[in-house]
Amino acid sequence: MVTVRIYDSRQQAEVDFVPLVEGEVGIYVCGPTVQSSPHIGHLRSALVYDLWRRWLTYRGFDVTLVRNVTDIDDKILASADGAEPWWALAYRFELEFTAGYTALGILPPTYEPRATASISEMRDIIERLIDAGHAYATDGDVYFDTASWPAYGSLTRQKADDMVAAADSQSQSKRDPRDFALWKGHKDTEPVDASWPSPWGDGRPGWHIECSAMSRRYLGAAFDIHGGGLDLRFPHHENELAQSSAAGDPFATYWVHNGLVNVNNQKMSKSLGNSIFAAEFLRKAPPIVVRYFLGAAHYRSTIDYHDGSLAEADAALDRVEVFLIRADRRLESTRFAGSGVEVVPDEFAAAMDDDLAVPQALGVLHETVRAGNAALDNGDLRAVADARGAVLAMSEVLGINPLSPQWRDARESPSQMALASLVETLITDRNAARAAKDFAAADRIRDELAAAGITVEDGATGSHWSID
RNA sequence: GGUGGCGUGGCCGAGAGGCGAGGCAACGGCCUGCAAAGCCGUGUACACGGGUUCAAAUCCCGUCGUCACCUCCA
Repeated sequence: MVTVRIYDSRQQAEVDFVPLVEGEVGIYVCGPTVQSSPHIGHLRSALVYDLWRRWLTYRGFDVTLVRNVTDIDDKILASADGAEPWWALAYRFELEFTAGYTALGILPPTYEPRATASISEMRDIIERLIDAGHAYATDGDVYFDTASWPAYGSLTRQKADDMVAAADSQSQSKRDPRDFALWKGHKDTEPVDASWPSPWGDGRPGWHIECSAMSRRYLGAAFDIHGGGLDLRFPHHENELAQSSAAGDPFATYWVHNGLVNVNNQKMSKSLGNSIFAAEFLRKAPPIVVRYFLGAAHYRSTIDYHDGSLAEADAALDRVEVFLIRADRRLESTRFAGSGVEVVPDEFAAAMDDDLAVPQALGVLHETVRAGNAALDNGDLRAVADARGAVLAMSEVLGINPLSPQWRDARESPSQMALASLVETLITDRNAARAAKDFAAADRIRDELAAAGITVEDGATGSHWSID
């Protein structure tokens, strides 16, 4: 059995991944609060766990991936107006997130629970915390008593005394500024349907308790990996860890935090107005290019987006695609057609096993493409077939196989068929001119096609064309 | 004030004591009617100053710069 290494944020070290149950992995990832449209940072986060999931699955683990939807929250209530209820607003944005994930080929999680569907599980944990003396109810709210939990701050290695006190003063009933809300009593200004009954009065859950409850419900009191964006480490994950531990749950074995996406070296934020939204980004480049760009850097590093990032990703990916097309064309109707074992090279696997070292894995992918191209030039068809199989296997695991049906555009639409017919007629004419050494005529046809955005290439297997 | 990152060639981006990962761009060559694609080749890169070592981008000390988190955040 291979050993997968994983960087655990809590230990601040890369360690051997040892699942709680042999052959199985439970991953809980904090999904978005559906209060506004998804930006590229949200896409990256989901993509990171999609890659973990694909790799662990490739390694033979039975992976259960849970990514929640926070569909009740202060901001959602604040954004909703009379015309659109809070729950309609939340669902509207949830659909946008789903559309973004789907476009990038991010596989649906095993479960995608909404917070509002697990209220009773949240109440259960709160009750256990109160019984254990780690939470207290006051004026309809319930708070976690951070002073009662000495380990508070251990995830991010912060000492209580060094923490800057919370600026918000709206919760005067808290015993300590560091205490956080587990349950928020209903306010008259809030819609009645954003309120659930509880032993402490009607109200709604605090943000942190939602994840403790949903992870427990879908993965159990103990599970393997807890993931989320780096910005969630504190307070969100610190609070989750404190409340679940204090309630007696072992909780996550490993904590994984993905890096953020910056734009021109700055964090995306509403106040700066520099957020790049998913829908806008997906209009700039094909989804597979976006996926390559967001997935190419190591998952823990910050990605900086700047002009040219997508063009670079596009060019790199194009190399892979061109090789696969050339290989298929060359192997067609030879005994190597469709052959070549689709297994990833050992070097690729070693990189992926090492805390998902995608950049190194991509190095192997590109090396294989180069070797495959060289084999094409030399006419070594067996080597071509092997490289083809390896490239397909690697790109499939990473979700960036350019020939995968999921990326297929409207290539077979009637207008595309008509275009193909016209272009092929012109190419036939051009080749006739070339055969007659009438290069002026041949070049004129090529120039006309180029002006229309069509590139013609003459190769050993004939002339081929593509749209830029 | 506390906590944690980062600083690598024109650009992106790995590596973590000893052959210059990989991609993009550039230049030369091969191939081509000419191209394109592809292949081959071309780089004296590791913020700065010390130190350890036979050997440091990598370890240690210091300095500078930069980013994030410290109760809205993927």
